[in-house]
This record gives sequence, structure tokens and C-alpha cells, in this order.
Amino acid sequence: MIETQSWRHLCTLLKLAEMGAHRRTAKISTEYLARKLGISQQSASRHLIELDRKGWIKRTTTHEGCLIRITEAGVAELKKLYSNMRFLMEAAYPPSVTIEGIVFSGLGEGAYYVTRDPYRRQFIEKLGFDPYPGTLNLKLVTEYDVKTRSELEGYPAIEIEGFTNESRTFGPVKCYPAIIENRVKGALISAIRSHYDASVVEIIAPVCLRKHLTLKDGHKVKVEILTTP
Amino acid sequence: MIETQSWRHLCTLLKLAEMGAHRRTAKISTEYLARKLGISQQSASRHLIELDRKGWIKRTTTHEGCLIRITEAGVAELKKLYSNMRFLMEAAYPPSVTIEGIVFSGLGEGAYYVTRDPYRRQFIEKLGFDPYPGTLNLKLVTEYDVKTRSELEGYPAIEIEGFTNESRTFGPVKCYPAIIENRVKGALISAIRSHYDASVVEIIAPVCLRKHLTLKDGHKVKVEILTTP
DNA sequence: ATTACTACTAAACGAGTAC
DNA sequence: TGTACTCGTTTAGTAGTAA
Repeated sequence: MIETQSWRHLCTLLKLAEMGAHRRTAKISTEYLARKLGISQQSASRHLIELDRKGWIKRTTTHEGCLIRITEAGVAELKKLYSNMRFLMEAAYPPSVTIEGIVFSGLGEGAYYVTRDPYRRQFIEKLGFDPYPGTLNLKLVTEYDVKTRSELEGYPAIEIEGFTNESRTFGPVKCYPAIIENRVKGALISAIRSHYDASVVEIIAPVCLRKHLTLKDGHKVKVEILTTP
Repeated sequence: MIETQSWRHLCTLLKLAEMGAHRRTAKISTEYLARKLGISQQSASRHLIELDRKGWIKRTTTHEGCLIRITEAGVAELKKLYSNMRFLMEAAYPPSVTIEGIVFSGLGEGAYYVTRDPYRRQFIEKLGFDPYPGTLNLKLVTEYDVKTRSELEGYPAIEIEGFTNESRTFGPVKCYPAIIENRVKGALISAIRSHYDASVVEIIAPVCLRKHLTLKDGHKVKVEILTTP
């Protein structure tokens, strides 16, 4: 989110802001800034030169110290970091989690459920794609993946309503938008079939994932689940 | 506020938090972290070791990556930075401003005003000290200092009410708690005497500043004004 | 007083590689 | 795959000092 090279400059900028330079032109000597940063006067001087070159501060050097004002661009950098942190500290759940599982073949009922029209229409409406008729089954093999998947239950999901037709009842389904193998947008769906345990997940996508990603049974697949729908 | 040496670690910690490691144990390979930070895998590895040693993260290395969880101490560091930034970005005025002025002798009326009982009782009650009978006059010589002083008008001040006695009316006074020469707590007072212009300020303190700081006319004095009373 | 240059030192980094 | 060590290189930091 923020380039590493910028960090050192961001620190200095933050300290300048603590001295009020983001609201008003502040008179700050390099020696004073250096003391506040715990570095040498020479380094502080260099930092200021670099920040100026970068356009993050506007500076006038006088024989009594520097008159420093953080520019719009500089303030924008600080705000970026701030809103980033605010999101981080105040969000109740992470923006995304990643799990890995091993491809295996189910009994093929996935296709049956996914293509039931009441489900399908909701997938199109709420997920934004018409799912390929079939699900990709993944077996979660590590304790970490199973735990991560179970934590998903606490996060907000896209709810697909259940329905009843002449012969039987189809339960509600929770969907989590996901990115499969960093490339394909799809969704993790839960509870279509309750007879699989917590160590199994099913993935749908607008395309046939097996073909599209040339997957075979036993392959390991990475799924990044987006928790902010 | 934050030691310079910590900043590099704080960056890495922040990135780990972005991956959710402040809420849950996250599986993060050094190579992945390195890519996100824009550094080498070796450096990321070293950073993790150092964060672990520092007690900011708890780590288990496996052959599939590291299981990383930010500790209480680590989260505390992030929160410290966050609240620091929040204060910075959301406050309407800086926590303190510093001005410098040259000592000069007034006509001695400062003592008269400061010792009027209705004023004096309010100084004791609202500023927490009994002012030395007399004011230190400072002439602001740079444009910067005059401008800074004028900005003070917009900040919240301690209000001393005016009063009327048998002979005349004494106007209200605004006070700003201040630290003089980094050592003595006092206050900048405004509008006791309106015939001085904006380039003059008067300082009161519980002690005689001229004696206490061995000041003479022409000496330069630094006053840090606290804007959060 | 200041700022900031040059020359040098210390620290961080990353390539190669062992495990 | 992974992590993390050594070691040469690069970068950041400091001391001295000119302006």
C-alpha cells in the first residue's frame, strides 16, 4: 500500500505534522527536528531536502531556522496512512483471508444444486455472474486452513435464500466472494450440502475452474476470500 | 513520541496487521511479506526475527510459511501510532506553538493591572498560580512570530472576566498557558492594555521572570504556548 | 545562530546458499 | 517448497566544517 522507500520520509513528515506544519508554516531548526527524531542535525537536514524535492513540504531556509509547511501532497500522504490505519484498527474482521485446499472429485451433485433456477438467479443477481454448472471441491488439509475457514462464519456473507419446490426444500446458502489462484473471480459457497465436514469447501465461478486453471485432483489451490462484499 | 529505531519495525508490523495478524494467527511466508514490503525475502526474514525478539509478534515457523500473530505489545504499538495520528488529523489546532520575542521595559502598569483583586483571584483560580506583580513585555520582531501570535486568537483560551469598580471599567482578558524558556510555567495574557500593537505580548508567571531567568532588555526569550488548556 | 557540503563509518540490504 | 545463515554491496547516518 505504501512503498517502503517512502517510510523514512513518512516518519519525518509525521514528526513535522506533530509540530503543526500540516496546518501552518512552522519554524523548525534542523537541530530541533533532529533531536525530536533522535538523529543527527545533518540527517535531519538531508531529510528535509529530500522531502522538499519530493514535493511533500515547502521550505524556506533562513539564518534562524527553516520555515516549513507540509504541502497538499504531503498531507495527502499522511491522510492515506491514517485512513489505512483507521480501517485496520476499527474493522471487526480482516479485509481478506486466504486458504489453500487440495482439489478432489465430489459426486457431481454440485452441478445439480448450482443450476436450480431460484439459486442460479440469486447468484447472478447477488454475485454478478452466472456460475458454471459445477463446483470445485477443495479439501483443507492443514489445521490452519480449517480454522481460518471456520472463522469465516463470523464474517458478513452474501446470503442466498432457500426455497421449496414441489418435491423438496433447498436451504439457504452463504457466499463469500473470492479470487481463485490470484486470477479468477468466483465465490466460496457454504452449506449447499451439509454432509461434507468443515474441512471441505466448494468454489463456484463463471468458468470451469478445472479447465481454466488446468487443475487435476490432488493439485493445491489458493483461494483469497474477500470479507467486505 | 516514537523512537526512530522502531519505525522500520513498525512498518513491518503495520503490513502484518494489514494481513490480519493483529486479530488472528496468519500464515505468511517471508517471501510473500517481502513482496508486499518491496524488500528481499532475506530482509523480511530478518525483520520477523527482530519483531519476535522485540516481543511484538509471536511466531511459529513451519515448512509452509510462518504462523504469525501480533502480540498485545505489538497491537499496543499500532494503537499508539493510530491515536497519535488521529489526534493530529482531527484536531482543529496544534497542541502547542512557540514564539520568540525580545525583552523590553514597559511603563510598569502591568503590575497595577495584574494585582487588581478581581483579576488576581481569577488568575489563581483559572491558571493555578498567583502571578508575580508585573508582566514581562516581549516585542515580536519577525513576521513569523507576529503571524503565529495572531493565529492564537482562533484557539481556545482561558477567559478572565472583566469588571467595573467605583472609578472605571476593566476589560476581559484572554490567557494562554505557556512555558517560558522551556523551564517556567506561566501564561501569555492578551488585551490588558489595548495600546500595544499585535507585535507585543505580555507574560505573567508565579515568579519574577526577569530575576528567575536573569533576563535583561534586548534578550531573546522563547515562549511555548499550550493550546489545549 | 543557522544550513548543508564532503568524507567517512555504521547499518541495512540482498545474492548465494545450507538446511 | 520453506527459513535463515554468511558475506560482499548499497544505503543511511554522523563528524567536521564552510558559508
